[in-house]
Amino acid sequence: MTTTGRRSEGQEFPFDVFARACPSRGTLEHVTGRWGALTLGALYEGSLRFNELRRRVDGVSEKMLSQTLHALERDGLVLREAQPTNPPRVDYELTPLGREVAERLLSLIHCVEGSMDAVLRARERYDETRGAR
Amino acid sequence: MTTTGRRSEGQEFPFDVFARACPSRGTLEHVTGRWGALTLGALYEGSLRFNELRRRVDGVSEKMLSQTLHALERDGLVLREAQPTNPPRVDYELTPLGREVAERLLSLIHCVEGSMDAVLRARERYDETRGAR
DNA sequence: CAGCATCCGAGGTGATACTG
DNA sequence: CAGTATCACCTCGGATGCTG
Repeated sequence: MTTTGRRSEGQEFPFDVFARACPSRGTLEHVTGRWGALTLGALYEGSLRFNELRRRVDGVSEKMLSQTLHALERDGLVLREAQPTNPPRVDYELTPLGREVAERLLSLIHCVEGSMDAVLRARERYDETRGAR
Repeated sequence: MTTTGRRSEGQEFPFDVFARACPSRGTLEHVTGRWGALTLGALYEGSLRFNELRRRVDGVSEKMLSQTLHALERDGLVLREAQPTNPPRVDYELTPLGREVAERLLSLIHCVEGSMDAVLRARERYDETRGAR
């Protein structure tokens, strides 16, 4: 009865990220990308200016932050508010949609952070047994 | 009172993904990477063999799937079970830790899939106003 | 079926310099 | 401050061919 057969039960979405051509893949990549995830996570706690964000997301370059913010803004996840003052002041904040996404993202991030002890141990075990090869 | 000041309230982790050198960044990238996310999502519904996985994660190449699985296995998120039959049969399944991560990942994926209508509309608006430039 | 080795091109990424 | 522009690198990732 399911036309796609992608999930065990009910709950069908018109978009399927498992399908190669689905536009949701692109958005998922913006959201989960190296800098996208951290940017959304940082903005969850409140709006930030460009350079504040840059400091918070340790290691990001101007270029990549700019690029990341553009993609997220275009997807409707981040709102850009420029005040025509001098010096210029631009605030970035999450849209309601962005908050929903960021919430789930942070849940994932915290889960990973909280699991790192186990992950590190798993790596040691893995490298021990197979690393010698 | 917070030593790091990274979160508004309580709940401190020894690992901070916002710090450039934190090992959790690497794992987060394995998990959220283009193929990592889809692989974990696919395995959430049950163990799969290599080529089943390959079909499920539409568009992934052998090389990338293999590479992705190795990274996830090393991080202790995926379990690889090879049966010494002929032809060989290898099953991949999530570890308990992998399930926790995948659960959150799927929540995020579903959130994105369910938001795509809004995202697509946001893009149109964005391109309309700024695209002409 | 389940992979690994190799090659090769596109594009992601960072450093630097410059603008309003 | 808040970016854009340019360049050079170098990794990601696909295609191909081969093994057990």
